[in-house]
Amino acid sequence: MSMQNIVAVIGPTASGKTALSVELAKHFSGEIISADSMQIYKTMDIATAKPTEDEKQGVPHHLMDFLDPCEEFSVARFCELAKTAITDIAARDHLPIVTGGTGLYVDALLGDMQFEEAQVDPVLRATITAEVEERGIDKTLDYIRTFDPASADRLSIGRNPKRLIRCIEVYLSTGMTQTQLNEKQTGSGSAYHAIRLGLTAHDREFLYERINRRVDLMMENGLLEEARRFYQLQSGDTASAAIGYKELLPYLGGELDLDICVANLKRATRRYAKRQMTWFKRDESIHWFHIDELSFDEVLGEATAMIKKEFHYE
RNA sequence: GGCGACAUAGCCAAGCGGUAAGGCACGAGUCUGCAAAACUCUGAUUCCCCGGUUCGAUUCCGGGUGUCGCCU
Repeated sequence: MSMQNIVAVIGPTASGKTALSVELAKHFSGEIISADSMQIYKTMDIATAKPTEDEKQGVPHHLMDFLDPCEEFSVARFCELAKTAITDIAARDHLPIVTGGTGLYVDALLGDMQFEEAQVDPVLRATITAEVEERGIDKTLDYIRTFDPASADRLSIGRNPKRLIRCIEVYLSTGMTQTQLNEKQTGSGSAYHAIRLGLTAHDREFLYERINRRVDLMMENGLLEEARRFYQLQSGDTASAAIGYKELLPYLGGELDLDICVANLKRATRRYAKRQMTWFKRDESIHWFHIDELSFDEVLGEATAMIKKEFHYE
């Protein structure tokens, strides 16, 4: 049997992924699967730039707006749910369109990374975290070296505490080293025939201006109220990482002026966009469209033609 | 007009006679179960300009220019 066709629309925040994917969905009777680590959460609407019902234009959206902010989420969970959604969409004879800015999610799904083993155990993770904090990076690296020298070498470059913790966690919970596990998990290539459409701008300032404007718009649309509500609920670690609330918190607490908080929020968003671009840059299979050089209709036209050709649609 | 203070990287800023700390921003990058997260790397042949003292000046002296404050 042939591989499942999939379109992926990726790129930094505020590049217009939502609008493009909705139009493509209308054209190819597609359904959208959001690959966004924050739009999964209910009530986090304005901050995550979640599309409104109007903007969705009746196109089904999956993996969006379904989880309570107090619940944790992860790449593994995403892949599991996304694969199911793809199967369902294909059964309806519709085209799955994966849209989102969370690079790890997109790559894990399309690259078919396997996540069956090495479940996260919160208690174990907490214990290891405490230990790493106490021992410090160097001693932790020495410890890792005793069972997985290859990982110790790899991790000694970035010295990223989270990675060290995960490396120990994998070993303690599975008995396998992360090196062994990664070899095993590296997907068999891919189960999908995917075409990757990327949106970005040649001129970075162009994108940054869009981001600044969008943040202003979010403020006009009630982001402050949403932030206030967010902090009245209890939310999990995953949801708390969202850009949009934590930057406004100092104002809500009376510690900073609002305009300073808004400026910080814009900066945080611009940095996020930059990190996204860094992530996607290394993927040479992405077909890029520059939104500062093409109109929306031109992008849509080219993307449509590309999909027809690639998937041999009439 | 008088008096005083200050002039160091895009911004904040230390040094005050021995060959330019640090922070922020920007930029570059890493990424296999919190990824909108976490983490790594990177900048001054030169300290406002001109002259002087000195083996040696960002540091001391004189002059200029600019900014700020106070006074009239």
